[in-house]
Amino acid sequence: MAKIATTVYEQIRTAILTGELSNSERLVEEDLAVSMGISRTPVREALRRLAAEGLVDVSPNRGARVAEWDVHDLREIFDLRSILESHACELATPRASAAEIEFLENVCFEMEELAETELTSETRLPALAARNRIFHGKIIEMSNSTRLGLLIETLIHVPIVMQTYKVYSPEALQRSLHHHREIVNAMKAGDEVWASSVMRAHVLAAREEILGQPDPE
Amino acid sequence: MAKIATTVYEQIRTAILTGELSNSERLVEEDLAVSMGISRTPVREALRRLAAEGLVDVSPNRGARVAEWDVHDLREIFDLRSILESHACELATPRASAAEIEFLENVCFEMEELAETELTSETRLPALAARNRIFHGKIIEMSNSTRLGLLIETLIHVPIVMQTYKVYSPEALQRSLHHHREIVNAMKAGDEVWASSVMRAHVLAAREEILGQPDPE
DNA sequence: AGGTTAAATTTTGTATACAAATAGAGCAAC
DNA sequence: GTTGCTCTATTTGTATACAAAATTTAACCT
Repeated sequence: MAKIATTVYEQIRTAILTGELSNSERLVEEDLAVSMGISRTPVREALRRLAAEGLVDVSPNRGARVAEWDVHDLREIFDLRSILESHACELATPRASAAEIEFLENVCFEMEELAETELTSETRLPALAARNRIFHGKIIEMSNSTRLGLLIETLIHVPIVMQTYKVYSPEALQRSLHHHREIVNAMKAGDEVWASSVMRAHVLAAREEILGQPDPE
Repeated sequence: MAKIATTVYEQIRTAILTGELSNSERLVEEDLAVSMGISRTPVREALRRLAAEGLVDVSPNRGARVAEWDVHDLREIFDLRSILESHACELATPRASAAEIEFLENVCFEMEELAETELTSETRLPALAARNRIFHGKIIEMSNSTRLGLLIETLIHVPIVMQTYKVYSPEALQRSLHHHREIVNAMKAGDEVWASSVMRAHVLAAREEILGQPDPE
């Protein structure tokens, strides 16, 4: 496979996201530099950028480590996503064009088709996850708020690290797809309260499905 | 005045926030470096960090500029703040201790006292602004969500740049203080829906006061 | 043996040097 | 006058060298 040109930032990032660099592992600039055949300078820059995104923790004069998250962090993140994506629905609904609604309906249809294929398919889960990202990303884009998009983006990384894309139960998958349909229907009807409420419930349902019920502190 | 040790990041940051570096001005690494008597390396690092925070725009191989915002950006930012701070109220209310409520009540009282002092006082406005930051910051802290705090923090910079702390009309100031009281009362009563609703209205009212009504696109 | 101090090593922070890319000036052709 | 080109100057991107800080190791004393 021809080596595609990627930035050092992307390389370290995917190394973290794939778990190649394990949790709270120390990231020594020199080591990373020699392993990638470059100098410390761009490595250092990439680490600081990853720190700004929250994927890496750096302490002055003491270097960088892969950031660490627990279930509590993930609950927090899904909570914020539910708030922000719900708001995206609210903003997107009055702006939605017929073409955009149709696009979302198509994504819904594709996901429903995929859900009906046999469970053993290796490619089914990533295909569903990809459509899911497209669905949510499209609504954020339709909200026409660049900053809202940026905020949500920074929240997305961490769940990916945690291998969140585990198998939904068939019932949960059906429920999730139904939420999608309902969101589109609400937007089509111009009912932003409906759309945003379902989106809120949708993200929180995903949280419960993935993380289970909260511990009573 | 003894020169306090500040990081290069802080120096550039305050230079932007005070308007010393004007809007969309080009930030040449070498120039900044010599003007601060240091080398390009830490300047570069500070610029990238500021870029991650949204105070600076960088394009590859083309350098950095002070970021630029228009009224639309500011509307977006206040909109997101209203959503996130309202959510902070929701989270904070069931967790609020008696001591924390009392602290907020004290801040309210101080602001009310300040509002009654004569209008000509030069120190009144910054004192009010400081108390306001404490009030909002305390509630965010009480929400016990570090990520929520971080998201809000990144949204705060820009309004500061725009010299947002202009004079409120006396009526708007009274209304604002009344909102604060009502938020604390709602939290005291354990009514998170009330508290978060008033917070939402409070931030959006500040937006209208500062930016005026939206242009009909 | 336990704990404290002092070298030695490792690692980060900063400076400088050079390579690559971009922007701009000047000139030529139309 | 305008468009397009080339060459130059400026500026960014990366490598390397050195200084400062932190961590580890070793020695030492009680």
